[in-house]
Amino acid sequence: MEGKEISQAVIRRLPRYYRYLGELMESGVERISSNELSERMKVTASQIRQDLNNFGGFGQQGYGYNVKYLYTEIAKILGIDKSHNMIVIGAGNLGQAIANYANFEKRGFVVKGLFDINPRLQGITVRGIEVRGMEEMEDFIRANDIEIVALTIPKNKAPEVAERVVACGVKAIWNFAHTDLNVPPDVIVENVHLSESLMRLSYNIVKSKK
Amino acid sequence: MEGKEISQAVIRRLPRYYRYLGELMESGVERISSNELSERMKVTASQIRQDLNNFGGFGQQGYGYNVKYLYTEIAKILGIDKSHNMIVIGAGNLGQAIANYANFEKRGFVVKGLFDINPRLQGITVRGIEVRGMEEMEDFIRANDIEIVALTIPKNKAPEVAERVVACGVKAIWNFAHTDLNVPPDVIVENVHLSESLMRLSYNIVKSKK
DNA sequence: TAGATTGTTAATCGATTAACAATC
DNA sequence: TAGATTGTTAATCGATTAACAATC
Repeated sequence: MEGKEISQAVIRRLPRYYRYLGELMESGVERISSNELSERMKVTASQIRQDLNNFGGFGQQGYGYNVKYLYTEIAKILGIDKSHNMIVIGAGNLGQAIANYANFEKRGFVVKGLFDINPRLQGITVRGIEVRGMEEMEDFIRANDIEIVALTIPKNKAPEVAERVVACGVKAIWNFAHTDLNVPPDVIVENVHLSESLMRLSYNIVKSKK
Repeated sequence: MEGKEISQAVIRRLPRYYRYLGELMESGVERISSNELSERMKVTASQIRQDLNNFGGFGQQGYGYNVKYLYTEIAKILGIDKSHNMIVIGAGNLGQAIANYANFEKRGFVVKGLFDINPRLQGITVRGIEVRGMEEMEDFIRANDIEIVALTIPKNKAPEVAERVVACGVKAIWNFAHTDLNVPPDVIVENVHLSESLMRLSYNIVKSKK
């Protein structure tokens, strides 16, 4: 099933390394030391080296890391060297925003379909993707090799829809509903709870005033 | 300035406690033990008690916690017992989605204004909020006692706009741009990096296939 | 070769869990 | 009072940082 377990703390940092390396590439930097990267990213050089060495030795003593090589390797680790088919359920503003992110497609996330229960939204087109009714969902998932389902629907509908997509064999849910989903252990849920994020911000505001 | 420092790990969990307590209240539960809550939330009872005791003793031996009381107290800790004025910069789908969340207003986050550089969006109305041009931003922030600025704009514009709002005295930024913002130490930035979230999902998909 | 910087082991720090005395 | 469950201290676990030998 897997090798040695990598902590989620490390995983959480990987996309950020990836982003910085991408920016370095764009500005034409060819190599970088853990020390210089640590200054830019405001983390310790030790942490960078430890994190990367979870996946293998990407650097070279006396030289540092080759930016382009490391960028490519992290992409592989993150699985973004391959494309992932996705649908978005809930075609409200948030659903449309996600379907819209050209960015995602650049990184290999391809939004194949958009679904909504609201008949008034059905038929409209977002980035060339037609909004479909919920009754078409199961067939569409099977026919289009859908790997990821983004849920941008109200929390009360989310558990039921999650169950439906899981029953269809989907193993990854990107959950924007303000609720936790109960799924079998082999199904991955990545939560984006915007209201929780805002509350953390609020906490830090109040704290700073004290 | 502040009392003993509370770790961000604890802060990250507080909104989730709050959500569960809200649901318990809705289903008419009056009291709950750390043990029962731990089963529902799938965390240890020890962690719940430790977390809460960072802020004071909210429970009672032999009884547990009063749901409504604890809910209210956590609201106070999170600073959501008071209202916070907010503007959203970037009136694209994501910006509109955030302005739309009736939810936020219920929790005391009041979207007072919506701004965009695109003249075609200026004048349209989202939830009764007119989209304004960027040149009006500074005056609006000062006139409306704005505490939080949500940035739903492309990453290349974000640093410049962040600087402008900070220069206006704003101390809290809810950043959706795919970049880190450099702000003075007294300014709080809460990042929502959707693409990073999606990459973590992708990593976990790839890992589970191994 | 000498200098630089990694990969990796060891030390430290912090967070989580366990245990239990206090007490409602 | 007896039972339940907290608040809190102590033990464990894991993550971060420091140090340095290996090596390019």
